[in-house]
Amino acid sequence: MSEHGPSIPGGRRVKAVQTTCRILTALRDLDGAGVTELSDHLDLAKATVHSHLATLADNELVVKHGDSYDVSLRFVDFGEYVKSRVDIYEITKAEVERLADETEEVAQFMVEEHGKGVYLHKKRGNNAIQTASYAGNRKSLHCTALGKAILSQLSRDRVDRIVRDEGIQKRTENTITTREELYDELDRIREQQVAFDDEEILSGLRCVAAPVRHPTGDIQGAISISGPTTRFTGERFDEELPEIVRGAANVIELNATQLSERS
Amino acid sequence: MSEHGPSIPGGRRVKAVQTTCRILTALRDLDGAGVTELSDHLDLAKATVHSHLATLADNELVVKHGDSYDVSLRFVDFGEYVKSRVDIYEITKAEVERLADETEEVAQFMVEEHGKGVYLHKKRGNNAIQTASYAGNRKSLHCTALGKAILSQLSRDRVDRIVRDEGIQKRTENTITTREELYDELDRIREQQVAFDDEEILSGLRCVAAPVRHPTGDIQGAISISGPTTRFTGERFDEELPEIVRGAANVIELNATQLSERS
DNA sequence: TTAACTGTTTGCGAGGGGCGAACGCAACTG
DNA sequence: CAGTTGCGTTCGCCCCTCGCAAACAGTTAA
Repeated sequence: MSEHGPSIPGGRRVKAVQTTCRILTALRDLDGAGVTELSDHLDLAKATVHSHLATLADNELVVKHGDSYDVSLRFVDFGEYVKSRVDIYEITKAEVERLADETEEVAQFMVEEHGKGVYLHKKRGNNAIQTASYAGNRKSLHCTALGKAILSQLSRDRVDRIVRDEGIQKRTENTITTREELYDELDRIREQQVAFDDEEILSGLRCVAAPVRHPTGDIQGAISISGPTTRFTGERFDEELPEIVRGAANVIELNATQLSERS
Repeated sequence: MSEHGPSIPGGRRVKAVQTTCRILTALRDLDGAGVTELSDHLDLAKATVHSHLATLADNELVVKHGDSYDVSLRFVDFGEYVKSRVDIYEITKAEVERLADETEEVAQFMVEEHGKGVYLHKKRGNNAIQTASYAGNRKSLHCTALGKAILSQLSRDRVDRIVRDEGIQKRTENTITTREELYDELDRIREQQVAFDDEEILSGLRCVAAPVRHPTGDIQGAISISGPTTRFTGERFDEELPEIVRGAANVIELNATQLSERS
């Protein structure tokens, strides 16, 4: 688990829980590990690691295969629950799939959490390229079209805090790396309701995204289409695709309005 | 090698971790909750709950929305990782999708963990019924075709321990509820390499499953097709579908063999 | 205003978390 | 085949810290 600024300002923490979280991430990083390996890796006593693993195994968050411990499939269970808790989950899923089928490119939906962008859906169309992203994957907000679309709908204070906590790391030659550039870009996105990613996270990859707002005006997430620079050019890149993602965003917003009126 | 016990017999546990796990499950059961609500629900001091939540939020396993706390999308991230760690993940996914498309019914793939069956894939064909299961969902092994297919490939000791730990709960009129019945059924499955579920978990639902073994002989999981009793009758239920699932299981086993030879 | 809710912070005592060391067991190894 | 080395697991113990109760700080309701 990352060690950025605390989401809850002051207060007390539970050290043992912190330790358990470290063990879980290590277990993931090492792709499964034994007690000694973990104890070395995390600089903890073997006995400590062992008692934590035993507790986690009791709670079925960890599985023991012989002498090796692994993160368990219970996380899949929790993951599916968390996804389903997002009220616009089904609608966004349907729209992402529709977009992928229609454009034959990669369509995705992202939400914000803890100052990062989290992919919720991904669907590859028939002609789509391979990308590394997957559901649950986290990316900095400043270097993707989806992330910038989300940032464009947040308050200036909120954006400032995120930039301060997460930084603006350079990914390619085109990545936005200064606050001024970012703020200008966000202003433009807010006006046009479309964000672009012109090889800002990966060379050869372009992307078009539109913010999805809640009936209240709050940002819900963003929907996008990604593809190779070779196919994302001219009028298609400047007008067609923006129109398509804006349309999809609109569909989701309308459905969300109906959802909130029903309750 | 694949001799994993549900829990580690003796040893020490970390109470604070136990508490955190209780909080996480409560957060899920309550679909998000505040400090006081959790403290009442779990019979813990408010301060205790608060410090745990703060720690979990630092580690991004929990999100704070106003005064309410929720399980975070980080679980999706972990869930996807865990799924991808299953080496036959892609092959089984492809086969499940193929089966669903071909039969137009519900196709699923299940693995065993902690003495329970865990769904890994689910695909609904064009004509498929709605079922409550989802990826990560856990079910008792004795009352599903998938579960029985898996049990049929485990040692008698292992089955005994699972039955002892998990019980044989009655779900419908047809559920197997005695050890003798279960053992006889498992013998039959082992011989025919096909398991049936004739309304044993849900009235009106039938299911056909085949075990998927590892090159070494160990059980990897099971693949199935489910549908309504109305469509699962006669020769289709007795011969066609068994042939289809056995074929799919075979495809996976062959691919797994190639995988293990490559490394 | 008061009251009744929240979530958050604090003081403090008892209990347990974490360390080091020992133990039991396999797998090598000379 | 004793000896070594690695592993996971257990044990004893001291000090830390978890968790409780109570006070505190806002917010909403009456």
